[in-house]
Amino acid sequence: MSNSKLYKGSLTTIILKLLNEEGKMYGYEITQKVKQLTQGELKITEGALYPSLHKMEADGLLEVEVVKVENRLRKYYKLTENGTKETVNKLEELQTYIKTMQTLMGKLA
Amino acid sequence: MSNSKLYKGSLTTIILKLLNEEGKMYGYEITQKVKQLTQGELKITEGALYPSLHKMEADGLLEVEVVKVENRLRKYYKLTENGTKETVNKLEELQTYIKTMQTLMGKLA
DNA sequence: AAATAATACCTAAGTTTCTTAGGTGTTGTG
DNA sequence: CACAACACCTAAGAAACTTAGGTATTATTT
Repeated sequence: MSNSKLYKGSLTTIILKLLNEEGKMYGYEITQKVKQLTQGELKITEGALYPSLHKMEADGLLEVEVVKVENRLRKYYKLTENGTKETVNKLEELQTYIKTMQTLMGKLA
Repeated sequence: MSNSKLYKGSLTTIILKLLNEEGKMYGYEITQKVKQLTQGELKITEGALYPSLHKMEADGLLEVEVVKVENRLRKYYKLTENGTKETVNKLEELQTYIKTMQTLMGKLA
């Protein structure tokens, strides 16, 4: 228990932002990177991650390159052109949401 | 369209915070208050609100008082003791979430 | 040497929490 | 008199998670 729940809707934003910065990443790497960056505060479960990646690929936001490293498969994802555009949108959306919530919480403080 | 989507999970927090500040409110009043406080940025739909209120009541966070005003029903909700405790938890959870997301977004800026 | 953890992928069932799209009835406004 | 505003409601569907598995390889621990 205890790992603070993902606010539904934010996983896509996290993936987009990470790929935007890192260029390309594979699934497992994303889970580790998020854990590391947030000091364990946020844990992306694989059950959430993989279906998300597949959907984002189907939506044309990501493209895949399969690579074999030490007899292990890795599916590297990177942003498509549309994916890059969507990254901007999602980041704006998140900032707006945070500002709105802080307004709501603050105005009543 | 256009009203920025509620990040799933935050409606309960909003309701708790409002009731914590205002003492008691009825459903319709909550939708109007949120619209006003956020300058129309956030619109709580009744389809989301009423089921939430009912669930929170069933969970023992809220209690109801039905009042007839000008031949119209109003169901005033207020926090129970557990509701007040849960308000603290939810607010902390939100602050943590915001901080975590800003860390994630910022560290990669 | 065997068991376990870590790496790396995956899916299916269930839950929660919204959105969408209605419905009822009263009161105020153009 | 129609329509908006007030005030409540529900049901069906979608979205996005959690939980709980599964496969297979490699590294570590006992």
